[in-house]
Amino acid sequence: MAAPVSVLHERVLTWFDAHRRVLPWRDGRTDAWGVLVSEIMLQQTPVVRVEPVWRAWMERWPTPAALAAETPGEVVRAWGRLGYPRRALRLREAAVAVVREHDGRVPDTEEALRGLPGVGSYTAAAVAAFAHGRRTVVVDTNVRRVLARAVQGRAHAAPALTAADTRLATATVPADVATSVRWNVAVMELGAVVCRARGPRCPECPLLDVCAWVAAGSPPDDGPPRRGQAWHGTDRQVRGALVQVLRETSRSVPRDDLVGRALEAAGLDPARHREQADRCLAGLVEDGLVEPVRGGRFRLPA
DNA sequence: GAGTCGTGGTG
DNA sequence: TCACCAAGACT
Repeated sequence: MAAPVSVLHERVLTWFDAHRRVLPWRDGRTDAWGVLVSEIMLQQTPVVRVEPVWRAWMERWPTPAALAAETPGEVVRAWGRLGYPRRALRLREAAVAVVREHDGRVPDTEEALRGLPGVGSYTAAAVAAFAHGRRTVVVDTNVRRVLARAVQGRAHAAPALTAADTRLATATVPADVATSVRWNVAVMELGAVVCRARGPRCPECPLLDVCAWVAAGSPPDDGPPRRGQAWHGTDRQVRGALVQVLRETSRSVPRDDLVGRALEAAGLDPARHREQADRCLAGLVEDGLVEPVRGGRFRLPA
């Protein structure tokens, strides 16, 4: 790599001390439960949308035991429009597991954390580091992008996490425990605020003069075209619309009303998408996001 | 490993 | 405008 790792550390850590955002789950008073909740909510969802929901969530369910005692439906409703509502179900299941298997306390090892529903390699490393001060290798999309640019000289990281990404990230984590924790949060922050996917703010970057991508003239992406996520008319749109209808009422809804209102909200032709909507509804029931009740009606699960 | 799973902001 | 993207996990 172009610059010694120690230079990366010094530059990024100094930058972080001066430019870190103030976030409620990082205020030093938030316990491991609050950190876990934030990490689950932040999976594929921007900070600005998570913040208000996290605050309300922590006020309502300040402990794993509190959430574990709640119904799935209420949890999905409180999840609001953060997206991927199965995360809400898994967070509740994780709370149940914490109560039953960990004496109500969020585990402090990556292995135990990984055993919780909805907690993968990233979230386990993040919670172990940020909530428990452990030395872990945190590899999220921000870390991968910063390293791809600064070290590898590429415009973008690979579409998905690769073994090479993990190897590179591992090699850059400081040996000292306390420093490793700061590095992990700092490099993520740099990726989120400065080394952004679109419109990177290179003039503000502490790595500007050591960045391999900048040194190469900031070449555009050389890889295959990045395929966007289709949306209009997809199952995801229909599923989202179905759940949203149920989120807005505390009562059960007849199938025809539910499907009709969802397709209308989605701007989809009822005749053309009826079959798809029925299939999506069955999938939602399968996933535990929707509960059928007598009389061909549906509601969020009690 | 490739697909699937929400939602809304934005360059 | 509209394709792209956001602190991924799971199958």
